[in-house]
Amino acid sequence: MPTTGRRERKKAQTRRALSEAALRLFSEHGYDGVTVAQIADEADVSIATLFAHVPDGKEALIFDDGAERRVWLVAAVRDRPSGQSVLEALRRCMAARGPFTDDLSPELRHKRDLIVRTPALREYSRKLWIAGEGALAEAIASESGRDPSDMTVRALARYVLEIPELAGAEPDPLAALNAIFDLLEAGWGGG
Amino acid sequence: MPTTGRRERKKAQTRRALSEAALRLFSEHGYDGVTVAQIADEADVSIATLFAHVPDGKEALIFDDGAERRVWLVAAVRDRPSGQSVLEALRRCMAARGPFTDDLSPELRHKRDLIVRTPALREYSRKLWIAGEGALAEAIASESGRDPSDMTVRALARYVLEIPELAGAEPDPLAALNAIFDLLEAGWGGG
DNA sequence: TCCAAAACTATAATCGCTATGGATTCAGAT
DNA sequence: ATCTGAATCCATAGCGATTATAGTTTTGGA
Repeated sequence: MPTTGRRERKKAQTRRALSEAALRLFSEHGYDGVTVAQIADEADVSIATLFAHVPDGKEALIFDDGAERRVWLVAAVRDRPSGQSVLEALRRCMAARGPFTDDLSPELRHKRDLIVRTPALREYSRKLWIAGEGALAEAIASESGRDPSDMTVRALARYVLEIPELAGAEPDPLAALNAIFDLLEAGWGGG
Repeated sequence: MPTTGRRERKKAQTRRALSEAALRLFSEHGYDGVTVAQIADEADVSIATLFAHVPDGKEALIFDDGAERRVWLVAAVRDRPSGQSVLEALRRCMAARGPFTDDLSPELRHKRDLIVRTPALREYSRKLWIAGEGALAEAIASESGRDPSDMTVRALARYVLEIPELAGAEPDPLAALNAIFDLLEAGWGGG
């Protein structure tokens, strides 16, 4: 039974305290206006403990490990309705999640804005998405009868995973997302 | 007369001494095995001077400011032979330069390998490419009668500029580059 | 020749992050 | 209930990149 010890509960609790302290302080003073020492203080742990919980460093404090995103994407591709194209499945999946839907709690909206307007956080968010490139490429390859090392497949996966960073800062992110998927589907053309 | 003082000559000389010292030491001990203090010593300047010459930090030491790249790309798009498509012009431009051509001096080849195998340097190289996104988007928009803020144009510019990082590490970079340009031109399709 | 800008310097400080070594707490076996 | 090993936590010290400060030297031009 993996998830039922007091130990794991406390661990998750500390991790959440760190996340919340970081988000609160970042929102109040800006990302660069907060030191990891302040965050550790606010969460009432030592700096060493902070880094034990968040080995990827300061930027990772307000993110999870990105495993969920990877699972969604691969599942969206593999379990899509029959007859639906891979790109269509990915388009719907991304449109529903991430920075593209508008029915978010005010806190999440606020967090998204913080990420979009803070370069270090934007870059780390991109890194998390791109960490799923291999998995997504495998899923796409498997569904389209190509080799996962096929550069076309890898490039498509990469380009899809870059969409959040590319479209996230637009005035109408959803319209931007659709424009980019249209481009990936039909290409730029010979003009 | 912009470029003819002893001052500017000495400045360029110091900058090159830093570049060469950094490249030599990185090659010998690896990027993480070298401190900026060692590089400053090797170039016989103080640490403060090093950062005065290279405000972007350690990774920027072995790169120029990327202005050249931007000029090539924009020129390639704007001055292309009549009848040639924008993407074809970009394909040829990138294939001829950067990590894609094979007639390089051994030093440049060695430098390229160092960059490809060092994450921090790879990321900074990408950053330099992407810094040209705005300029490239404007050129593409101008040549295709679209608006420079059109998301399709911006996405295309971004995707083209990501090709070096995406294809640079492949066994056959040139083939990879062509595969990606084919994808951008024709799209993935509805399959 | 003289002056202001530019380049350089040493020094000290900040900040993110890691290493060490020891104390505490927990899970599971006896 | 107790023992034991692992996990967690902590204080401390330290490293490396980067910035700030303040003073010195060099250079270009009036």
